[in-house]
Amino acid sequence: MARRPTSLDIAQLAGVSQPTVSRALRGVKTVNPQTRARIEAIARQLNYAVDKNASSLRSQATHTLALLFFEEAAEEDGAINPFFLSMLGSITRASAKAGYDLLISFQQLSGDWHVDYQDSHKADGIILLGYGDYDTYRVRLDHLAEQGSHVVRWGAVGTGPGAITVGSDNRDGGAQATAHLISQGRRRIAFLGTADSRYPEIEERYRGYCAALASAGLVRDETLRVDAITLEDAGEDAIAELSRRGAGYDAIFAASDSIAIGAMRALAAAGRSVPGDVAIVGFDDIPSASLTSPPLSTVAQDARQAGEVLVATLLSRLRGEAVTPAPLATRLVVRASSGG
Amino acid sequence: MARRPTSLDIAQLAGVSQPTVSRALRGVKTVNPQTRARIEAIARQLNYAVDKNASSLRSQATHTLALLFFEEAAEEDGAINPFFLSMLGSITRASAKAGYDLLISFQQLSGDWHVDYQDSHKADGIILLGYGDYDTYRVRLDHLAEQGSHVVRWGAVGTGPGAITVGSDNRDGGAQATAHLISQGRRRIAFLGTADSRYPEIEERYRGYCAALASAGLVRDETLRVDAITLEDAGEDAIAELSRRGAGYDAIFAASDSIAIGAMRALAAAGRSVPGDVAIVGFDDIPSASLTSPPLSTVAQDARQAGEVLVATLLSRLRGEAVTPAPLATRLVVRASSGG
DNA sequence: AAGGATCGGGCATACGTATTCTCGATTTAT
DNA sequence: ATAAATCGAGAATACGTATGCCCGATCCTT
Repeated sequence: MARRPTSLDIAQLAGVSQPTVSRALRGVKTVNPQTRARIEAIARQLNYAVDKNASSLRSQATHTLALLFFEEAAEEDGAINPFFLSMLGSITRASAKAGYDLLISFQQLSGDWHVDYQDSHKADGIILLGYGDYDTYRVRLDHLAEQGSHVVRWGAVGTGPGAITVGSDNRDGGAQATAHLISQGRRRIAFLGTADSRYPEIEERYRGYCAALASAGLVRDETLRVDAITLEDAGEDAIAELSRRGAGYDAIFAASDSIAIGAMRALAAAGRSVPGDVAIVGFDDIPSASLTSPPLSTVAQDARQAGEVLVATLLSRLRGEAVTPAPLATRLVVRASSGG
Repeated sequence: MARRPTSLDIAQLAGVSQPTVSRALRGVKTVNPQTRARIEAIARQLNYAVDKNASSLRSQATHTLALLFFEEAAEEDGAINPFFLSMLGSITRASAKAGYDLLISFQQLSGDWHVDYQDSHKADGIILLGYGDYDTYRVRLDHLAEQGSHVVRWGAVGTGPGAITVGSDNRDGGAQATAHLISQGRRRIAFLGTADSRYPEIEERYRGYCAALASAGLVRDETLRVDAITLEDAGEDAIAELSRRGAGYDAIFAASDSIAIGAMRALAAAGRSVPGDVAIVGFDDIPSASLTSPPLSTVAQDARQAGEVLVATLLSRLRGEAVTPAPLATRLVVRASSGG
């Protein structure tokens, strides 16, 4: 038998018709148990595997999900955001557990990913991962959500079409981090991130920061807020910007661990001690966070749970259920960088 | 137009037959340029996308590669090996650039991945990533290689079926690391890894270590070789084992950065300074390596190039070419952990 | 001017499975 | 014992594209 066996081959060997083989192997209950057993035995013996393409073509369902990482056009070689990377494992496993294959790709925000994956029947649903300029694709997302399209993204819950967004409780996380720094006796807490509405999750963390300051009776100082976006370099730049402004500060809440790591590097270079002169807390709890010196305190997002919820939400939508997942809880992880 | 448009719809609008649409869109040269232009215009306007399943079914080629991470059965939740993760980006991009989709999955060594992906026509070729007990699947790999099967793996070049293996020059890397430690004046250099033939790449690094010792005229001490496999815990255990043996050492060459990081943690806990008391060099140059304190010297493997060569090699095999890629060069990255 | 190339494109069909319809053979109900 | 319900499975077909075969028309060549 040189050729790959087909369901027809099995049918002939079993003395039944091809449709019966198809029904038997898929567990349709109108098949006589004995017949099914015979067919299954032959299939196993022949190492038969259902042809994915034929099956998908006929049933119009691919049993495949697409995981798309969005990246700013620039970083050609770029390291993928470590936090998203840590979701990869759980997304992969959750998909597999549900019987779905996972297609993975990096995309430009401008690309035609929807046509590319959904319309070409490569995947039944799409998971979007990636910070980035939200405004540029908000319109399309809204549109997709309206059509009940099979898309789920990681982002800021509550902004835009909620039904398709899964995310952490960023505001609470920002509040926890800031409250912690305050409890350590810090009063001049800088925020390294952005309040730009194009990055809603960061904006939420900033809101949490403001809320914590307010409930501690502290006055917010706008000169302590510095724009910084996701990359380590941004953290270094932010420290430079702060000293350019001549703003005094005794703590930093960074909107991501990457920013925090960059900031720590710049602080070290400037001869300022952590946490002695400056206490610092990050966000994400990427693997590297525990390796810095001193180890970085941070607001942990549960990457495993995140991946599972993303997949579960998408599968619900595929079944036509209209679930709206709740924001995921964050957890403050206190290490040495925040003093204490 | 509620329905997704098909090539037949386009054919009718363009006043041609369906096969002509197929040929036009695929760039077959027997189509009149004007006809092609007309068809392409209509296709674009209708947002037409070729149905992947129908296309694959008919042509018996999926234009998809499968990337399989092998893991020891245990680590259910486990973090993926950071070095493999860093290959992910370049593999993804290289596939995309060649017009291939990428399917990703985690597998048990025992699984029936070959049937699952190749025989079911999910993918045209398979990339295998993962250290692990090589012996358990060597037989199957040999078999696949003989059949000219479309599989490429990352591993130790030169062991087993060479045609399907891409890897670094592990021996040279091991020699570089060891020679560097010797040049720093160290004489009692421990090797944390394994010389077990089931892990050929580690074995090669050990061979390089031995070679460097020999050419420096140093006597190898078997009590300085400790088994340790890939995980940080293994690094900690290895340090404990060394002190249990009462073996004196002033340097460590660890077979991976993860092991090295674990070892550094254990050394710190034991109050031994790095690099003062013990110089240490790792292998891989994972992102965390530059963040440890002191920063970890290591033998860098070029993850980007690795991914590109893997994909290129696999595509060559798909075209029926019998290429045998050369081992990839490694590069010693000297940081603070090795003294100097 | 006629015969052979060349070009462009239509016809028919294959890829392998899933689904709808139908029907004979049993079994159950009356 | 006969009509009605149930069960198991076959026949036919659809899914949307790609490809082998073939043919009409235009173009050279001599």
